[in-house]
Amino acid sequence: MPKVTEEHVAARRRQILAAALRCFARQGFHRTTMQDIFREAELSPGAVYSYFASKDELIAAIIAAMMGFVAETAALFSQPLPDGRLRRPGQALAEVIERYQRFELGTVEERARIFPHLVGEQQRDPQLNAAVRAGIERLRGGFEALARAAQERGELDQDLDPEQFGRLAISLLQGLLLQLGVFGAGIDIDAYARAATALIDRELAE
Amino acid sequence: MPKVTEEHVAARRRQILAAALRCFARQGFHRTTMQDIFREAELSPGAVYSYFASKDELIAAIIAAMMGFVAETAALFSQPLPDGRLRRPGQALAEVIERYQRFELGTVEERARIFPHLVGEQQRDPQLNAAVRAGIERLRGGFEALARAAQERGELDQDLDPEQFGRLAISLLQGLLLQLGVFGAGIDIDAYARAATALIDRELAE
Amino acid sequence: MPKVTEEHVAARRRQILAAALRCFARQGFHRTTMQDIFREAELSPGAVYSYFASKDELIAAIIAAMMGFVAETAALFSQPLPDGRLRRPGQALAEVIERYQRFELGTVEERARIFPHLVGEQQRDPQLNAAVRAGIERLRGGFEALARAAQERGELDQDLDPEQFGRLAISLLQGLLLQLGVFGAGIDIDAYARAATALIDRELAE
Amino acid sequence: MPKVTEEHVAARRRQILAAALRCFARQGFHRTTMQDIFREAELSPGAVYSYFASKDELIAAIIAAMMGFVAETAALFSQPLPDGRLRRPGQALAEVIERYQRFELGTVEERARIFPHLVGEQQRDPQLNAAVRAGIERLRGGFEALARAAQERGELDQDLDPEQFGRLAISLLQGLLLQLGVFGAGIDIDAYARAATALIDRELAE
DNA sequence: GATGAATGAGTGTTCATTCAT
DNA sequence: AATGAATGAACACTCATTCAT
Repeated sequence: MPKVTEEHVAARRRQILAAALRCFARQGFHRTTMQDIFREAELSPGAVYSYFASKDELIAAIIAAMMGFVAETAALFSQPLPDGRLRRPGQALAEVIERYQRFELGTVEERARIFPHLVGEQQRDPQLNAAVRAGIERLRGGFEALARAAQERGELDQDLDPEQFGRLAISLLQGLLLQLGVFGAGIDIDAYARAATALIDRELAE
Repeated sequence: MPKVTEEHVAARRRQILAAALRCFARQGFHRTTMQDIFREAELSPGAVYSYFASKDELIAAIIAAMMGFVAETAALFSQPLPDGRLRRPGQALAEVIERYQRFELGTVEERARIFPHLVGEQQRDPQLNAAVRAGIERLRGGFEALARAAQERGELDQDLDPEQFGRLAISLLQGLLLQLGVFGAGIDIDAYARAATALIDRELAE
Repeated sequence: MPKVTEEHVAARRRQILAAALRCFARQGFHRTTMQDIFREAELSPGAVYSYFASKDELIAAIIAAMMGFVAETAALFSQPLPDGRLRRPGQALAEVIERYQRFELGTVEERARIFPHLVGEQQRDPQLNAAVRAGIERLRGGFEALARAAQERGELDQDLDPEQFGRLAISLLQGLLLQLGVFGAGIDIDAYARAATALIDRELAE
Repeated sequence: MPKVTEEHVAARRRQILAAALRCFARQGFHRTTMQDIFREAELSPGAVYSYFASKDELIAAIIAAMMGFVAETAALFSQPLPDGRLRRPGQALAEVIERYQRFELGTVEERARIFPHLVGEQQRDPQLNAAVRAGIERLRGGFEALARAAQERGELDQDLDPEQFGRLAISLLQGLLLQLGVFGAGIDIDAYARAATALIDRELAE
């Protein structure tokens, strides 16, 4: 019967995490009280605390899930497409956005709204900051590698500095999240993704 | 003597705002206590409260200053360069970054570190959200106009959607701030600015 | 089968009480959580609660056992020794210490460590306080009676006030328990008992 | 004007400590809530917390005061009386009891009622335990020294083991406190002190 | 105007106890 | 009879704000 209990535990943790995510997306980490989360999860304090030891652990669990997304995504970049080629950088960017929309935790908008709070937190938490740096660097490194490969194939302007190019790609992702947080459904994610891909991958007419 | 008093009041307000900015940049809005600000400003609670009615007002004043920067910057875009032409979009982006570095309030890094907190705040304050939307839209509209003009002059790929193009330009700015918050001095702002300009303004070889 | 069940119940109660005693000795009544007791007894909450209605009842049961020891001990004093005489007070004191060491519940040190907590509890519980007063008075009365008898036999200084003498004897017992709680095995109980007996029963040289 | 503030601070601390002492004497450390103390001190939570950082610090301050009493008292023993002699042990005991009654903090009964709680605490706090051990050992050592001196002067039975004798003297003090906690005003402290002195110092008839 | 001691509502968290299974 | 997940009242503590001096 451990199976039942294990599943039950996992389900409860998901339930609580989802509730916390909604609260955090609405109010931010600090303005969200544990009471808010108890109410949203329809559980008592004791119940929530038997699955997560503290508010910080709840926050950490959500952040970990997001960092996991970044890591998985970055890993994808080094894998060649079916035709044996590496993605063009803009194509990779579009895929990230695509994957982001399909991510399991909460809704697209909730995840976007949590994003600035996450950035704010990592600024004062050296451990978190290290994790975020690592995640971003990995992703940036991925874009850099794709840019170099594209330059070698003559598909990307040789004048672009691949390192900074990676940063710009990251910015296009970060900016999308921030603007989703500001404008909500006012942002057409697909149009944004197409425009970003076009900007980055546009052919040098010759 | 009203002049002196007015100046005195303005100076005190600046002193307090600068102290608050340093605190907020270090700890975020919520983790910063009013005590932190009293200490940083070397003033008593009563003194600070006679210039700002509440912590929220202090936050609002800082955000207002930042939005003021955005508004002024956006206004610049519609003014033609000495040669009568409008800026190319990438050039405009570089100028924004340039102006950002010269902005009077706090240091470059402090302003960057406050940025995610500002975004987080506006997500739960409709009034603030409206102001931020307006500011971003203005800036985005500026980039859009510059893009259209550049397209008309044949300096920008006709296939790029000017509206989304504006969003991308905003993202490049937002991403710079976020990455400054994550990596601090690890970011070479000028290199970033050059790369961004190059990406946006690059000539289509023909 | 009621016999078996009764025995089973009694055994379970003993098991739980012993576990509780160990916890209380380690942490005191208030710092011991019911969880601690469940763990120590290797029983579920429900199981423990079906034998004891509350934490307070558990505490009461332990205190009752200890007061039972006091009552039994006091009863002993009125019984003459084989030679028909009553004990000398110091001898009685040594016997109490002797009996204390053989008491069935927990270890010598555990009982000593619980002692101050017991005293603390009775101070705020009138019912418990009455029971403790009665127990101490009985023991003190026992010493008083022995002292009077010894005085009559010329074995104890006539100048000693028998009532206060009883209190002093009690103190020598209480002090032993407290010092066991402070110094643990650092106290040589037998040496203490001998010294106490010597102090109380010492012959007036004549 | 620092004088006023300093005095004010000291007065407030005394006020709060006295209130805490009354609460702790009534309910023990753990059953006393900070609310109880706020009410007893007629101060708000914030006010109390600006003088003592935590409940533990409040407890520590009270314990420190009591340990200070023990240390001062022990120091007294080594000082000879006006006639150049050292006290007889029973006389020293009476003086300790005398001093105890005059101690500045709270009332005689309050201090007695706190005593078992203090003992209980030190059992689980190694640091506190070390301090208590040291305090008791110092006092016991004092009694031991006085006993040896008395033995040398022929005023105390040579058969008494001075080390254990010291323990017994400590017990007579501890027992007095415990019995005060149990019987309150039912204990005649002076009668107890006289009896204890008589028991310890009684002349060996010759 | 300026001070800083004081307020008290609100926070995260614990734990004795219950009850559906 | 036994389990252990769940409850929720209560706790220690914080901090934006006020106001007597």
